Amino acid sequence: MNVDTAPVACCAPVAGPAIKGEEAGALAQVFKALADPSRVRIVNMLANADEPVCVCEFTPELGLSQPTVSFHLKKLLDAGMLRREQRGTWAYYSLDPNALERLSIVFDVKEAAR
Amino acid sequence: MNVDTAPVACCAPVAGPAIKGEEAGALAQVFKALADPSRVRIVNMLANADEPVCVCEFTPELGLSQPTVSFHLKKLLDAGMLRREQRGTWAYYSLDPNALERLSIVFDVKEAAR
DNA sequence: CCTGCGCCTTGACGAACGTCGATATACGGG
DNA sequence: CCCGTATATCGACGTTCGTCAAGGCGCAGG
Repeated sequence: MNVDTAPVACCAPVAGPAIKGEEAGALAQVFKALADPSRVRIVNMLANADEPVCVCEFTPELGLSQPTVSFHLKKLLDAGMLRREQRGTWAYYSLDPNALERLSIVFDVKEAAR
Repeated sequence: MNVDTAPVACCAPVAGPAIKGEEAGALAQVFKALADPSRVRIVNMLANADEPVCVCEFTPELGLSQPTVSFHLKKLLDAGMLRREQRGTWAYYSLDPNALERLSIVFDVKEAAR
């Protein structure tokens, strides 16, 4: 665990202050919501649709059981990527328009722009 | 498993052709590479640095053992997010500039632009 | 040539994930 | 009021992931 052994020149400090302390965990959870083929397909289906999509549409398309689809939708909903809308008996899901913008802060240096 | 029971009006077919058959798996693997706080911090450190960073810089910053850091770097490297450069004894990593662009195709309707 | 250091790989273990079947809750129709 | 349907939740199983300790390869210095 003693890793600070750098007697010779190796690398200069990049930026230093390590601004992403605990924010990395919250951001990783958003990426974790997309780390599944079924959930990627859900997000892509919603990106191509200009109207909210109900659950009964995902089930045959993904080839999964209904509880599993609900599980994936909840994962994406808790991550803040989806919006849920109840129309009578059916539940309609749509994509959050700010989802992509929230993820791109990892690649750019805009962590102060939050 | 008989899920095609939709006698009443529920939802119209969204787009239909389901263009994301197996591409969703490859794309999910890229997101899976980012689904970890340590790897998010690695990518963010590389995004803020304008020069490649060597492994000995990540180890004290992340507070992880050196094998674990190598494990995370390999994950990001296999996903195509990082570039590796060997300078003598030390290994330097840098961020692939096309990484973000590759991920945004999920949210937009540009799957035909591949 | 031998020694020391940096990095990668392997093996192993606990934790979390994805999937399904069964069950619970809420809504609409007869 | 009762029943069928649509969705969400719970319990359980097998698989994958993150982490470290131990070992292997390659490069620089004496």
